[in-house]
Amino acid sequence: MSVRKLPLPKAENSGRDYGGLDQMSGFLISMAQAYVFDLFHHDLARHGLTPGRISALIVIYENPGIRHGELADMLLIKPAQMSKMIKSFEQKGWVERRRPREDERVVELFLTIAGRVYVEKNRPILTHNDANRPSGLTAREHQQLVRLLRKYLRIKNAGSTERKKAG
Amino acid sequence: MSVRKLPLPKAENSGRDYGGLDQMSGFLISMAQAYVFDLFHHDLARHGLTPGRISALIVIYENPGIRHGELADMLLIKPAQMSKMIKSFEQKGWVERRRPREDERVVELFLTIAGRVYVEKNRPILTHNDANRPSGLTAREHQQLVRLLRKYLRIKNAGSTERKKAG
DNA sequence: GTAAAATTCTTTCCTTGTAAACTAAAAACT
DNA sequence: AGTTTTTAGTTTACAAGGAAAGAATTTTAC
Repeated sequence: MSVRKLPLPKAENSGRDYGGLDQMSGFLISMAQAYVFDLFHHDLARHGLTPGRISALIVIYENPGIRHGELADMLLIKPAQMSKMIKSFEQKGWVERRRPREDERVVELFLTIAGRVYVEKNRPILTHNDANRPSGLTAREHQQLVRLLRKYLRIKNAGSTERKKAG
Repeated sequence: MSVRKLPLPKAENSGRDYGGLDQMSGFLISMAQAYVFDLFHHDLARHGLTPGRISALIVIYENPGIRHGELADMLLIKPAQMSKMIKSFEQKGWVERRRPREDERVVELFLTIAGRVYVEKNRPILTHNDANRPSGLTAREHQQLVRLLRKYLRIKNAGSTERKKAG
């Protein structure tokens, strides 16, 4: 039951002037992120779920054995923050670290059974929140936005998996 | 001299799989924000300049007398954070608070001379950073992205000011 | 006119996130 | 081989941001 009392982004407000900020992609991206984050939290904070954490778990789920640094790079999270996050995942019993013998600097990450169960339970919540987030866009424009952001970030079509929504 | 050692977003990395995250607008927006923020900081942190702070100052510049809460709403910043930011602006001597007599709960914000000078000096840096940020998009696609984000956020065309870049 | 409710901003406490220094291991150099 | 350099991750110390409670003022309800 997604209680949703948060208003839509009320950016335009009251005849106030953004003074050109509203033509800068960086500013708009920040605003969009703040909006997405607020809404996610408003709906899902009580699950103890945050976008960053569930995203990291999903990527480990999909890429067992991924290295600490690879994961940080993929999610644009700093190594320091990644360390803390992984530590908390270990304490929750969701993630296991392994130091491969051939290079003991490296940390490889794996989900435990409990971790996989957690992801399978919560991934749909993330998907649902994303798919049902109100915005000023039509479905078609939303698809276009996704395409542009992927290109902006140079995310390749992964060659591999066409993944269906877990709704 | 924009030293720029930060790599482009290296999202695709190494045959790893985002597991569907890379089709979610919320995830992509977060990633884009992290990228923009990193780059801004990499180029401009030494100026003591952050996107949030200069944005707030620009909006006060353009809207003298704007209320504390209005500003927070426009920038999707929480009032608590706004209070702290304004306090630091006051200490820098850039912003003045006024409590109008007709409603003494309200705080109206004005830039001092020093504040206006600071904005005039630094706004071009922000503009330049935004305009020259590398991305995977063509100029045309970039414009399209801006248009979609504005619509996403329901930012109206302000009716009023067509503003030229301060480059 | 007084009490309750709402509004606006601030303060306090806590979580998240960053940078810089640090540890450990592997690679490169001589 | 032994020393330096690089790489990978962690720790620490700090800054940014949010939620919740608090303070001051205005509005609403009786």
